[in-house]
Amino acid sequence: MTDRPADLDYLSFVDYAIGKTQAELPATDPVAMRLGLTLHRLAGALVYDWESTVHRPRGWSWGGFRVLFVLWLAGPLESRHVARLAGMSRAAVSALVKTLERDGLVTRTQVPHDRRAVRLALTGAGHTAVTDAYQEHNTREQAWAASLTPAEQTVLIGLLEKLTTGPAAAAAQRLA
Amino acid sequence: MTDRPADLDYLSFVDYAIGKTQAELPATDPVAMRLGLTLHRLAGALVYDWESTVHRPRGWSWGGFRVLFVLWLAGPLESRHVARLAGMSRAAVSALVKTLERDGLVTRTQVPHDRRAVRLALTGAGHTAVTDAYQEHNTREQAWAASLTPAEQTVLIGLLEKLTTGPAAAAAQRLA
DNA sequence: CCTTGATCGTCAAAGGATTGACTACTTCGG
DNA sequence: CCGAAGTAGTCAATCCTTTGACGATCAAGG
Repeated sequence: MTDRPADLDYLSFVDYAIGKTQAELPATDPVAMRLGLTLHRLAGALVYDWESTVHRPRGWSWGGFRVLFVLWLAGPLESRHVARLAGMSRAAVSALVKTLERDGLVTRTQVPHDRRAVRLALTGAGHTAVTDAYQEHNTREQAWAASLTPAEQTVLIGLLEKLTTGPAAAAAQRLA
Repeated sequence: MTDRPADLDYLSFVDYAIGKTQAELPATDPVAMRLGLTLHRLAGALVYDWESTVHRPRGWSWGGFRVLFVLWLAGPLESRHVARLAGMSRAAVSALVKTLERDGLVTRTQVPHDRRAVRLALTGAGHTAVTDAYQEHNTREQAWAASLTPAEQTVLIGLLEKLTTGPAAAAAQRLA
């Protein structure tokens, strides 16, 4: 409590917040609180970095890149599968693909046995563009990961996956 | 590569994606890739859970809660400090506070020695509401954290903070 | 004093994303 | 074969958030 609130930056705010919450709400779990705050903060920083250094300069939104990324790796797919794998709504895919198709990166074709469905696929230009973009994206990922030793990276991934596959994750009916 | 892409769920997609990327772009670091994908996915699930179970039912957006949360813990603050600590733009704070003030949760008063600045503070009702909301919010955080042992939780927090304070984070000029 | 530059909060414009409705189509049961 | 229920993609409405511009205000140097 030595800092005046106005002087806090985000990191010292976490410590300050946990201390104050403990005093006011003793029933809270300070470790879970720190976990939630830190995880959320870090993920926000990551996406901001990716988007501002890699994707915005190419004229893509973060969502647009995710559609291209899914199509790049999981091949031609129906729209609903892209939505599921990219973690967004079907409506969002529909809107994003409108732009990506206009820019010549994605094609929309009919599916043989279901006239409702639309098959989305990368064009040659789309494949080239997303390959190039992901290379730079992964360079940024490597820059972040370099703060940890290889052993630490492995441990971190294991713990994150444990959370992702745990009961709380299963209970949360999610989109993304 | 045994799965057909259409049958993938998000988790198996990560494995599939890493394998395919290795084949196509050998220069990528698969560990950094897995770290980025898993971290992003988990954070999205967390926020979605918080927002859908705790905050939306109270009529608050995720951003609105973050403003209340900062004011709750860091006391009365000028608008720009709220923006910095909550990780959003000054314009976003301005817009969110308009609603929060209308709902009687936040007050806006003048600052003595700077007629440009506005001091934001919780009302009694705001204090009660955010205290109640955070209690439930922390219950959700505890549910997630319960997938890990206490020792694992400590290790995870340490690794996340190491990433957050590392050079890559410092280089990324961020908002949130 | 006053001018130059920076800062504060707000507004307008733009883009993104969600939900819910709607049409078209498929599937399944009787 | 037919009708009911479910599913695919799209559209409209709404909300949130960012960027950039603006008027008002403060601070510092000459």
